[in-house]
Amino acid sequence: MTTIRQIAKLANVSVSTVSRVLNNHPYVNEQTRNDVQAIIDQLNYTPNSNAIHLSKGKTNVIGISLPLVNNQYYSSILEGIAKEAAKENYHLMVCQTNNDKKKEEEILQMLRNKKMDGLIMCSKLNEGSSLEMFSTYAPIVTCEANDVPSISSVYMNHYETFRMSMDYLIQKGHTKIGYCIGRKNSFNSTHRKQAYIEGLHSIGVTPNTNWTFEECLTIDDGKHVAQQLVQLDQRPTALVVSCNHIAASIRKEIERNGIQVPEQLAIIGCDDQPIGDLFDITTISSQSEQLGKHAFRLFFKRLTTEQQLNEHIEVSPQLIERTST
Amino acid sequence: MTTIRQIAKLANVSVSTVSRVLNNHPYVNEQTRNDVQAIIDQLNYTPNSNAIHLSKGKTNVIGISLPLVNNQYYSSILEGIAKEAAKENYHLMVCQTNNDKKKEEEILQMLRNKKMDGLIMCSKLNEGSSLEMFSTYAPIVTCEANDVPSISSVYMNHYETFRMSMDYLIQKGHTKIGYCIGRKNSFNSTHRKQAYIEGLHSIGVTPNTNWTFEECLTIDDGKHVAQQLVQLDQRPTALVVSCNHIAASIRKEIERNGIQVPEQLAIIGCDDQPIGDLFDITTISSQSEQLGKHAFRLFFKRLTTEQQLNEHIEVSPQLIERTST
DNA sequence: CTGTTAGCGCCTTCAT
DNA sequence: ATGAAGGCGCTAACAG
Repeated sequence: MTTIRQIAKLANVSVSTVSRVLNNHPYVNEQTRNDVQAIIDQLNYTPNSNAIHLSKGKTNVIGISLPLVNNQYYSSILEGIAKEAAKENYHLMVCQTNNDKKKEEEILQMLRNKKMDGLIMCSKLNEGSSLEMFSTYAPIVTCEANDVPSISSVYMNHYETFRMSMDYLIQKGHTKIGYCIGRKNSFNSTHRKQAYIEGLHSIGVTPNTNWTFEECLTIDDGKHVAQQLVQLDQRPTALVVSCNHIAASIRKEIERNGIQVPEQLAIIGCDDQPIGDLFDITTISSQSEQLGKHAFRLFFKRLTTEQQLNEHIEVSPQLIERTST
Repeated sequence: MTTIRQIAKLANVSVSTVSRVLNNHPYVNEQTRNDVQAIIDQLNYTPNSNAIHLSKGKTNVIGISLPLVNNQYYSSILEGIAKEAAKENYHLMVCQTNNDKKKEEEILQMLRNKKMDGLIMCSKLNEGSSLEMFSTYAPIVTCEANDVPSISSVYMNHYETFRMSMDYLIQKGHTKIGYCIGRKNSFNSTHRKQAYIEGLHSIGVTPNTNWTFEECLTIDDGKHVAQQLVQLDQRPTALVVSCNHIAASIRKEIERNGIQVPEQLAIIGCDDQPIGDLFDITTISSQSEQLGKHAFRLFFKRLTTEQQLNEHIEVSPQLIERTST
């Protein structure tokens, strides 16, 4: 590996001069600059990033933590981050947590290790106090609402999203409404459930626990929900579903059982997966790519601004009506 | 930031001793090891990764280049890589090329910069000679077949996959067969077209250019294909489609136009996107997650083995029959 | 078993 | 405009 030192020797200058031309610093004689550059080209020299990282205390790497990468929601966020990061010449270190809290903590540790200049958390498992502590090493941005004022966030208001769905269904005349969500006790699920309950409350209806489904993560889970619905004596007339792929799966299986959508069961999704389009699922889009874009901008601003101000950006949901309601 | 040197001073030992306990090296007195560890814990010390990287000439980072991250095929590969990488404590640097050759070359450069210990290319745009040159800096593995014997690869034989589809349709009695692929002149597309032509040739049929569609990448593209098919005087009776999301889109739009699947048009997909399941698309699964897993194993083996042997693994396609044929 | 020392490759202040 | 020299923080011979 050719080093800056060898270049210097061959060009009959000091390493600092070489470093200067490498970094386009001013105060270098035009002639020497050309000479040095010639040798650099001739030797096909490339700087060693690790040395630069160590010396500068900066890596131009942004970490991204997420449960799993093979998931439309998270890869949309990733896409948004990637687009913005490319503009600033930042590289992406993608880290899967598999929803394992310990694993997430390991990722947070990488902030202290200087493996990355900051971290965007697409979901989070550790408590706020812990994040706050790690954020003293490098900026953290969450793509979920967080209860730590000192950590920037960009988020969908999932209460709002679910509430919007509920109000939309209610306005369409539904009173027998069920829901279907993912992780039972996550931050978002809690808010969604609250929106569900308060939505029903607004028309004086008590929730029916036969119509609520939790831990629905996969297409198969959706299928099972549909099968359970089919067996019910008393079915809901509408279902609010957190994810479109689940909604699609439910629609498919329920129709296969001869139940009409939306006549006998209206289904509304709450995200922006393209599968919602193919299955004609009415949905409250959450524009996840936007989430990623904003998240990177927040990180970058934080990094380049003197002030340590934190921001919390709420992305607005958007109703997209299709034939499932 | 606390350094190894400070620890050494406080523990009244040399930096090497500290380094030894840090790295669990043998030949350290139990007592001193405990003493040093105590100080490490007390100061809540974490090593600086960049210093380690520089010193060792190794980063424990594997680069991954792909056109875009928000795509089922590529995120499945990514998932496979992630799973294997986690086992060996390797981190993922995910780099989007956006199908830009220059961008891909920048990523290859990172191999020289020592930003990563190797690169898995999920698709490739640069020619083999170029890859070969970069592979002298660090191991490269492609997730496509490549014509460079010195670079390991793991791949689906896309000729075989398409040929399998053709033979399946032919055996079902079809002779009027069309196809629908992505990038017109990519490595894979070339082989797919060849399989198509040779498949037809085997039953003495000449291809009809009205039935071939190229540059189909998005769901919208699939919709357009369906619309064009509807307008045709003479329609094919079967369609081989490279991707399930396109196949799904075609099925949806063509059925919306009153054309029966599979009676009037049989559709077969050629990958393993889950959307194929939801739309009941018969498909030749390519098991992309397996691709990623093997790719990482190949990289890792290459890195840890003395011999510089390269391997080429062909992953076998698998027919999954559903209702679209 | 432990310490000394010379790197790893580059950046950056301080002189000149 | 240029050079000398001291880091950045850690590893790994080599010498005891």
